[in-house]
Amino acid sequence: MSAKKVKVRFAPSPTGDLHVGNIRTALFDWAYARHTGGTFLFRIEDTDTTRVTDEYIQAAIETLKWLGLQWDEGPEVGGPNGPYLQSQRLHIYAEWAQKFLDQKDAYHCYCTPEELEAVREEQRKANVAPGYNGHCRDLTDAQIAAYKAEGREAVVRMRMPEGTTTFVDEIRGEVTFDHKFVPDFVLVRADGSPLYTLAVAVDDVLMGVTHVLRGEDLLSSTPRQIRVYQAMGVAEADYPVFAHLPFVMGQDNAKLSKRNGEVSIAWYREQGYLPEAICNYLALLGWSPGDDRENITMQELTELFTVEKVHSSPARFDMKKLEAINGDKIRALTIDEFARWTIPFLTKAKVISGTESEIALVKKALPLIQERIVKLDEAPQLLKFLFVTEFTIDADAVSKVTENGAKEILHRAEQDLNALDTWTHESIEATLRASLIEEMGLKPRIAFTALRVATTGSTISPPLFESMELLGKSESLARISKALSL
RNA sequence: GGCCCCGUCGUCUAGCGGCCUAGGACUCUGGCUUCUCAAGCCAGCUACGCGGGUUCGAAUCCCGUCGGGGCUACCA
Repeated sequence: MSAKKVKVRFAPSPTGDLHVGNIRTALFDWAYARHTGGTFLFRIEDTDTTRVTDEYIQAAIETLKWLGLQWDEGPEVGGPNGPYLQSQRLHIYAEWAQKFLDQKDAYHCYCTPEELEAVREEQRKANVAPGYNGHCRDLTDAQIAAYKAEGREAVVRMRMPEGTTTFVDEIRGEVTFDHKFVPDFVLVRADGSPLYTLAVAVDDVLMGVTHVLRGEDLLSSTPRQIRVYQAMGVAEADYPVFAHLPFVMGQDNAKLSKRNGEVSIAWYREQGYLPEAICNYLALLGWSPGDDRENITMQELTELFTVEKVHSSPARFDMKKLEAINGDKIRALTIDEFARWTIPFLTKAKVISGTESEIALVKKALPLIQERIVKLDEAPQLLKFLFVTEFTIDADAVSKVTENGAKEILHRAEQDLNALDTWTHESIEATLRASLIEEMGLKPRIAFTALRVATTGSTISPPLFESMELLGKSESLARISKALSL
């Protein structure tokens, strides 16, 4: 296996928006492929047509792109092993199923869902391992004819021989399953469509996948997958390497779900999380570089990522830490990058319409908020005072410009600022400190709060003097004047 | 119930028999700084699930136990 070029696949079944757990898996798949200089293959497992929709498939593709997890083989980019949508590969699975039937590795099963359910019920009551009881394993021709005459539809079931399956999971070590607990499983539905167990195994072999890194929920399906490899005639040395990733769990209780914590990546995107922050945070869930490093770039991740460093125990998702990392990533952006990320949020919030002059002003203001926001969607609230045409003061802040001597402060500020020739934050600050703090003897906190509210409309704003500079002299004075009239 | 996986601060983790009176990060608390909010800096709180072994010595190895999770579909 060491000689073979690594090929890792991410193969989600888009029955909904990709969630945090899916993405973490995709990230590890991608990182491992990049780390080894191998191929990252993206495949859509849409064999369950009742649950997978085209929209979700499209959304999955978009999400991966947005995160920067570029694939080498898969939808849109193609590749030598396509198509990469299982729904377009149905004939392949049908051929293999037929081959298994011919080889007697598989057989037709005529049991109805009701009959199977009844069997399981019995087994539960009897406290024995539930599973298919092998009823149709060795049907005679006469029995088959009789079932057909009844009009029964058959599924194709794989025969599990007695014995055990042992494989080495790169994360968990050697794992053994006794076939007593791996009953004969269905490969093809009565309507002729393949099941996951058949499709994954066939595709992984045909597509030359060397490493299967996936969620640990699939751990116990591995013996079935291996059984299909055997039926396909694949040599044991050519089985892919398995590594089952631990779960990502929800904030409070167990499983990540819509109920607790938002799981859809689309939601994080709307909130203003950077893809790099999401990837950085997710990389730390179930993996660590081994030292104290926590702020990791995508580049570093590909350099450092190894399966050996992946944990076997599940991790809980912590929004607070994600926010902290997002804040770090925002602060690390250049102003142009920051602007590129932020402008869509400002236009969406209708703070700006996107004109050149607006964007020029945004770029001047961005340094003021870069270290005070954690998510991009906080930007509109902090910057809107620079763009509003009808300026108003927040209702809960009005008292700051009307009470406790605010009038005198504003009056004095208006007077002195009006006399100012050069309008820079340095000159504004010097003037205001001289008059309000030194001469009037006010506490900076008191004096500047009144001005802050008068000019920005809020008790929370970017730094005052810089804000006034960007606002301009006439607008600043107009707002002070307006506040004085309240 | 059965099979399988997992178990270090509240959370993510470092640790792979002595460097551990258990380190880092997030959160939280207090302080410094300060024009608000942040950022930054300093300090503090809190953990090896439990019980047995093995060993001169265990968070690290073994057994048991308890707890959590997954699977047990004509889902993936």
